[in-house]
Amino acid sequence: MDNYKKNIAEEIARVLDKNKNEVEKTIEIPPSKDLGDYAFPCFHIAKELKKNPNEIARQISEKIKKPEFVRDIKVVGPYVNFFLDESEFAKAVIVRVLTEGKNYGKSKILHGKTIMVEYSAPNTNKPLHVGHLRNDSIGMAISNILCFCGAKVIKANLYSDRGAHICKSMIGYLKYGNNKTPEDENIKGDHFVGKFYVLFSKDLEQNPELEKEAIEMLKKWENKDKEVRELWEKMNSWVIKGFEETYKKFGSKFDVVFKESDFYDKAGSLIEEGLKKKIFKETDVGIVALLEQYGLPNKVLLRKDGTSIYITTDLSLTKYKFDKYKLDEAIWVVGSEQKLYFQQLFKIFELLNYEFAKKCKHLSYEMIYLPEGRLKSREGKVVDADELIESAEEKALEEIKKRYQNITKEHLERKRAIGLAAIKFFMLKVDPNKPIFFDINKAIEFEGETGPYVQYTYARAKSIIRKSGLEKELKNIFKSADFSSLDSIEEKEIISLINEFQQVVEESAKSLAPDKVCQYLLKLSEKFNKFYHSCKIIQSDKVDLEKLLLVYAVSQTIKNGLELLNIETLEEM
RNA sequence: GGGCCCAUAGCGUAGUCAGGAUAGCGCAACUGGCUUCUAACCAGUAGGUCGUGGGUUCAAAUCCCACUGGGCCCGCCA
Repeated sequence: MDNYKKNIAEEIARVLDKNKNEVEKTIEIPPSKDLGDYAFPCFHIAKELKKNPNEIARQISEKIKKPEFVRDIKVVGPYVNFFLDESEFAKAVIVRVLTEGKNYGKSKILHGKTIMVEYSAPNTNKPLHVGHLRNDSIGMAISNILCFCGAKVIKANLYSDRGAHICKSMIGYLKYGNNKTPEDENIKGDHFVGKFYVLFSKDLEQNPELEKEAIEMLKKWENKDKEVRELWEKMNSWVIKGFEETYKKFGSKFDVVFKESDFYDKAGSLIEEGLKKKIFKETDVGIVALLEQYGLPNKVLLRKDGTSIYITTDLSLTKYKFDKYKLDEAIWVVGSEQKLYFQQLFKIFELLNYEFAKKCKHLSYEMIYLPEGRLKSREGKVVDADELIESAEEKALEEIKKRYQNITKEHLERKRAIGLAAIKFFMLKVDPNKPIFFDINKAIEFEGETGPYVQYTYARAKSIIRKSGLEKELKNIFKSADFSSLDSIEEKEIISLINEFQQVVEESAKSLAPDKVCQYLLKLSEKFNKFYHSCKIIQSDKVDLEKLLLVYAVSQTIKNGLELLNIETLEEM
């Protein structure tokens, strides 16, 4: 897209008799628009020629032939700054948004690739908590972003629905449940089951022997004991129903849902293969992958008694994923505390000589901490997902009530969209490598660098377009527009930013970093709001058509960006 | 003992991979702006040894080394 830069580089390269690609790499975008649209720093050349960089900049500016689209070239100290012909540039950018609409910003860098993104991955013994919301926000956003870049994305979930932890909630239920159902107590199934997990854990503190009881039950489960299986089916279905409700509310979507119970016992051939190749070894603790010579700790794959652990499932499931879906890449969105685990998993596949080992990626993100420390489901020390969503919506409703007297059905729909936007944007705007110290007031803030702020910016833009009465005629207006009137610094900056959108999306896809899209949207919103205040688009009954087109381009870009983050836009707020 | 991640104003955060022009921004504080296209906004004031110490460079928040502080992980939890 950025042909301007290329052409400028070519011209500089000609003057200096240099390689144009090298020149292109050194061209920068100045910190401020009034310095120009592109800048060529002369430090490198100065060093080579052992001359003063300011002098070189001056010489370049004298010798250079001004490309057609460049309005002006100015020397500022050691920089040669280029000013684009803004009217041509504005026209090119706006026409692109106008014709591409909801596809504006789409890229083809991942065209033809099939990528699976596994995220959320809850345990079916307790409700979802705030950590899952960070996970889901990242998982959904990165899926959308990869898809926008041309990939075929398969969103996958994995229910960890068997194992010692599941048995613990079952034992808790047997002891304290009195055969009741979630309906009896009128609470969501996941919350209902979670209570028994906490009760069991409390008992466990008093009596560590209970750990063995859980393993005993796990053995029965693996031996398909009828009673244990029936209870398990029943409790799992309660929990999963609860999950599905929360996912629906939050907007987490999955194309395929895997269950650990379908895969835990299917790693047999892989394990035999490893034993044969002497990569695995039977020891007194179970079957162990020997990884020490590769700088990783050894990893137990199967307990001595033959029962499975978490990695047993991932061994068979990963192979299954690549076989069945012919993936070009598999991404796991999982907390950073499991980094080593994934290194081990991927290493095992590499040692087993599976070509797909190279195509596995762990998208790691840091944890969410409470002021008093880590989230601990066992102790009930969590921020519950449903409760957080509820609080966010409540706060949104309060804000709406401040602005409207009569609350309509539409307002109730709006509070949902605003509340969710706050949570999702909060989860996505920071670098995934940074831990979040949870403070509910920060998580559901609507002012400043927040989701609702971006939504509000969009609503403002749409309001102008609505009131102009020209929404349907934008494409005709365009033909007679004179873009040289968009000549303020604010306007030029906005146009530049809109032009950068696709590049931001691509970078975000390449580095699996949705926070880049958030930062971009904040910047665009900030510039737009400044512009909004500094000038009027509709004055009495006269509409500034060029500005209106710019407003449209902003609104469409924000909409496309928010959609990537799985955040709804509102026409009115 | 080993490995990974983080450190930027009272708090939070961008910029670090690809070193350059006054280190952007938000919250909180203070001042000002709604009979106007929506004030969930905007303008302004104040607040910074970019964890510490070295090194590389014409130039370091950014690259390299050492250290300090915090978090996470290190064979039968997930």
